[in-house]
Amino acid sequence: MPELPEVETVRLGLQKLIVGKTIATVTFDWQKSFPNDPQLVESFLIGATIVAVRRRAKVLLIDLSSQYSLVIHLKMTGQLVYRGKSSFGAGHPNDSLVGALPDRSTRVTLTFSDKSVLYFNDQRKFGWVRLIPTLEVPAIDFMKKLGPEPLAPTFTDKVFVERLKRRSKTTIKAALLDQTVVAGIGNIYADESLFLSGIDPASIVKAIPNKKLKALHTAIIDVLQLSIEKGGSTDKNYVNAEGKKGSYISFAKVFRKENQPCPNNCGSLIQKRRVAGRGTHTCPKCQKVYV
DNA sequence: CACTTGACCTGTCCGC
DNA sequence: TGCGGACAGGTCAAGT
Repeated sequence: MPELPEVETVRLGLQKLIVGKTIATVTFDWQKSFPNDPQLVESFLIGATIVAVRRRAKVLLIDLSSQYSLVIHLKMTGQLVYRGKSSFGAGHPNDSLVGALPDRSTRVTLTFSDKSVLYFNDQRKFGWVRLIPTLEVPAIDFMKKLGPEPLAPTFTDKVFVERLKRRSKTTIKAALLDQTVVAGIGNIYADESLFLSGIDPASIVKAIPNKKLKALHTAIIDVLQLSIEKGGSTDKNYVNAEGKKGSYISFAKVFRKENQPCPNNCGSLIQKRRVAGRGTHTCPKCQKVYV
């Protein structure tokens, strides 16, 4: 999916576009994309006004005046695209990925009282939109287990190292992808931050020197912040709330750079291999393996 | 408990 | 051109 920077970019867009709007109708064509009790939908979604758009890890939270929230996970291919009543069709051909909506990937459609529309598109149907009382959201199982927000000031290198202890025997790549260690990192930013800190993804956590873990901590924050500034990464499907691509991918050092020269000009080529069951990109020369 | 693998889905790309 | 298999940014459940 969209990882933390992509979800944050969608959040920023939606905050500008939909806060204050009142929901008029909702339709869906795939039950698992919208697994909600119709009674609750009628009582607490229809007629409710959007009061805030928040994010926790890779999860979007749309708070409603009914004291309920729409909790949304985009997983691999989810998109939330807003269309005002005057916007239609594709935007600029260079930065837009979605054309006329709804299309065959549209799973959920929310219509506002001013006739503007929010589409939840999701090619692979892994994502979902759930209606939950706002106060109960932090108590949902997966929310409770989440690790710290990497961009919060409280996420110090000390906290990072402490959190990593729960996955000391696995690879650092698997540990970074584990949302209970740190929330919001996915495959792209795991590879990027490990390259920046010079650690091979197959390194075993407990064998990595403290100094390198501190470098990794810094790299994670830097890379996530830069990506948010660039509007996230568009590899295949990701678009922001206006249906436009992010540009971070063109700043990526190793992700999807197989067989291209290492950006450090060390002379070797970026390699692609499998670590922790995921496609993984590294420079064999600049990243050290600790085992 | 820690860790790994398969499943959930659709679409695209690559090799035969 | 057609077809099978691998793979894709994420997370669970089930297995060892």
